[in-house]
Amino acid sequence: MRRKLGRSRKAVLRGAARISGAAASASSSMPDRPVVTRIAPSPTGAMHIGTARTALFNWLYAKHTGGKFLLRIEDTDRERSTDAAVQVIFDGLAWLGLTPDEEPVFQFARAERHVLAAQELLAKGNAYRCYMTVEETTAEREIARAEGRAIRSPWRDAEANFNDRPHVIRFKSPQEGETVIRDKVKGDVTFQNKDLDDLILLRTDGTPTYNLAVIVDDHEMGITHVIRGDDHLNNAARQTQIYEALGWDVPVWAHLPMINGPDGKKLSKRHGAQAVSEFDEMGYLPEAMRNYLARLGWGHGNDEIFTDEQAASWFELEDVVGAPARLDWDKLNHLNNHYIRLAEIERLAELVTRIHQSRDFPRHDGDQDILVRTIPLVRDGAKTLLELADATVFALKRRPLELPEKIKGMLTEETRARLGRLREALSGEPVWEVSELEAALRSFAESEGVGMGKFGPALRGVLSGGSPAPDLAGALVSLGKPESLERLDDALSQAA
RNA sequence: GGUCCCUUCGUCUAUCGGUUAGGACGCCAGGUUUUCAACCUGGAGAGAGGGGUUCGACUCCCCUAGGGACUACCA
Repeated sequence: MRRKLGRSRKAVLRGAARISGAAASASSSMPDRPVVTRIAPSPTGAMHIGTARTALFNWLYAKHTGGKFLLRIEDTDRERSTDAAVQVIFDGLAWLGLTPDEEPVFQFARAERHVLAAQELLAKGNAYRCYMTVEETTAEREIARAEGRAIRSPWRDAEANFNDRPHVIRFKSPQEGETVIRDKVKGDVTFQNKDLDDLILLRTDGTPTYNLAVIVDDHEMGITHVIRGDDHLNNAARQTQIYEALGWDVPVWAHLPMINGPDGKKLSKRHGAQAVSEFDEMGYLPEAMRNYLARLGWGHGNDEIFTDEQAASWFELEDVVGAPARLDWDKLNHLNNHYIRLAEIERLAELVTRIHQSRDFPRHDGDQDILVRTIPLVRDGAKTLLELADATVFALKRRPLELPEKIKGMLTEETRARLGRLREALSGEPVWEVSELEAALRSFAESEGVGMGKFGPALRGVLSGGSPAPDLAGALVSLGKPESLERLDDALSQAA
């Protein structure tokens, strides 16, 4: 049955939380105990940005409630799981600053536990051996689809046990009635039990499937709140039935909508980035990512920029938006620029140095000092660390600079003479700081009886060699007095 | 096909039945200016459509349309 949840959903959900009276707003069969959340990625490649946001929300909620945030690696797919991909997950979380509160759990290592649970279900009559071959299953699936119903196994009520014949173990799901999942984001979602098929718990080779493994692991890890992508919303119903068959408490559900590309389509490579490592490479700061991702699908009134502490103190699952969101590069850039302005200069200098190194930009002694002097003067315009790095290139260059034709063209006789007089004026400048130099440049222009436009562009070109540079006084400060005067001398001594 | 989810400015969102429907990013105009940004001021810009319920609906209910997920011996 289709049900539309308007924005009053929040009111409804909050009301429920109030009634239950639990501080952590638990309102399910979970007994009151400290909140434990988790992120459970499968190590099969890059770490998707959607996974990062799911991790963020889990982390925020754990912080909000004073609970724990755990990590479980879902590596039961032996074909696709790799150690490298596990490392990618560790690195991604570390970069984002979302540190799990305990050592990671590896799902594959727990296969025995999963099998035990399946056997328990079998013993209780809540599961059965199904001897359908893959071909038979495929055929049944086609028929079921054509008839618009869930697939059924003829072995469901056969109670057969031919131990020597290959078979899977399927869950014997209830056929009557309905299963409702009380979701913190989506509201109550009702499924008719007849629409739910008997999912496979143990494969023919005896290994557990995902749907069994998550339940057992979440239960044994003490997970109280399952906060994950809404691509699992349908699974939640069948998982709920298994929890109940096992006699375990059903966790609080919160199914998060997806993050799409700017065009509303599934995020893919052509949108610019998918993996968290790519955002790192493109020069985004982790704190900017956290703020941006938090704001994507969650809101707290009109607050746009906030600290992790604020986000954690405000974060309620009820405030998560139910609709999918689109990635907006402009807004991300804006936030990144904001956090670049807030960052420690030394940290930015290090990050910029790393970028220069990765681009094989020649390195020299004293670069660190130059960066520390330059970054404060150019950071305001930088949307990414890559742009910040670009903005420091002019200061890091070594003399004599090679001047582009365009700049050489500016050096007319008149301008050269004027720059010569400027050089003398500057050399007598006792205080080499922005405000003093601005005043000096202004009074020089006045003494020349011209506007800054008459020599500003040429001066900039001579100082920067054609690379982007900050305002003139800033450029002079970045370079320092000796270097500034020498670059001027270089240019003026070149043949006209 | 079946089940389920989603739908407020271009985008992210606020609005717990009564608001001139608010903010942010972006956009446009103006200002500042030695470049590019940044910055300042102002502006345009939204309840998918149709029915109900109600004194009153963006908000509750139903239908339609359009997006999406799931429908694996993947996770």
